[in-house]
Amino acid sequence: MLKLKDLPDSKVLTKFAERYPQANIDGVIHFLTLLRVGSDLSDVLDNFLGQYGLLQGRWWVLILLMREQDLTSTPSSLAEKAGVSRATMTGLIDGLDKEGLVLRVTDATDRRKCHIKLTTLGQAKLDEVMPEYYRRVDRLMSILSPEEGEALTSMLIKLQNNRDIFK
Amino acid sequence: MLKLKDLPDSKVLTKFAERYPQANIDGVIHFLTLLRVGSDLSDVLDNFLGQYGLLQGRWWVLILLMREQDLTSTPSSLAEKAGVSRATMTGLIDGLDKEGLVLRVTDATDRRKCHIKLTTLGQAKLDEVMPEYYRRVDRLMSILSPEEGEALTSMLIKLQNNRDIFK
DNA sequence: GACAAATAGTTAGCCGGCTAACTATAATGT
DNA sequence: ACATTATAGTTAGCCGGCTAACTATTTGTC
Repeated sequence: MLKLKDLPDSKVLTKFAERYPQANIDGVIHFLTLLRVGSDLSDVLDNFLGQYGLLQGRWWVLILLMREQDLTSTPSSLAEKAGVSRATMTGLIDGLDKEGLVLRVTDATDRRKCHIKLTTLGQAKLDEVMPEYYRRVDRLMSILSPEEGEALTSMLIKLQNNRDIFK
Repeated sequence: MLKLKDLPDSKVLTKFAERYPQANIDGVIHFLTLLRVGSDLSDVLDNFLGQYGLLQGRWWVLILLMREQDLTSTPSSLAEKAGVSRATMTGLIDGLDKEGLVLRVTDATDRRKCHIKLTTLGQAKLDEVMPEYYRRVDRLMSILSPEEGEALTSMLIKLQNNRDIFK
């Protein structure tokens, strides 16, 4: 992905504007900035999680399991909620299972299914990561006022809901 | 990455808030929304570029080359500007070279270096993609007023500049 | 002027996504 | 009740990032 500092300057923009006069320069800058910042923050998060032997995918599975009443879910439900393919989820669960953070139990009545359960070790891992995660997110986001934060999310949701227009 | 609709609801938040009382819930929601929307829009862009046989990496190289006065740059400069490793840039250039969209020329005076030049075919590819790209970005971003767009980018830049705090 | 250090690019191999194809099991419809 | 279809999970193999190690060349220093 592009780097922020390499967003087009005015000289370059003029060149592009001559060749592609239809361009809405401001829109492009806002768009690219969003992609860039999102990608960079995602990297920062991965970097943080990496210190605990996790990456976003695995970490998210643990969180989704902790959200469940009985700390249990199924691979396909987890995949759907985490926004990854079922194949990817198989791999994530494999890794978590091997490290003892989750447990695989085959369903008694429907032998196609299995249940994934957060182990005490998995819960302990979350307890290790989450407080520091919340602390850092708080530090990061505190650069914005509460009103700004609300406005940011509201605009992002608008774009999210509008993204089919791009297709 | 998580799906927007699976951002924690209030019941889940309460559970997490009890276990991790230090959490700033609003900040977390704004943070996760940003990651989610950025990732989704990036997917949408890749999908669009894919229709032209490009992906973000390759497409960005072509644009960076077009920005240059003589349509020429070096792999390491391109890597730096595109925000990928030099190794990755080698692969991107390989692909573009094979398709005739760029040209590799070794430097006459410093035989370590080489120069990458946008070919007329490469320029033609950009001419094919860019107008439609601009049109779609315009459609997407027009959901925000100009003032909102400015505000969005300004907040994103704040976060970007503040991200070291996460480390 | 020779050797150490720096620089440019590439190669090799890892990793986490993906799709498509496969196995096993359950549900459905005639 | 049996064939078809649907569902759950896994496997195989691709792809584009990455880091680390390597080659070749140039620069700098004693």
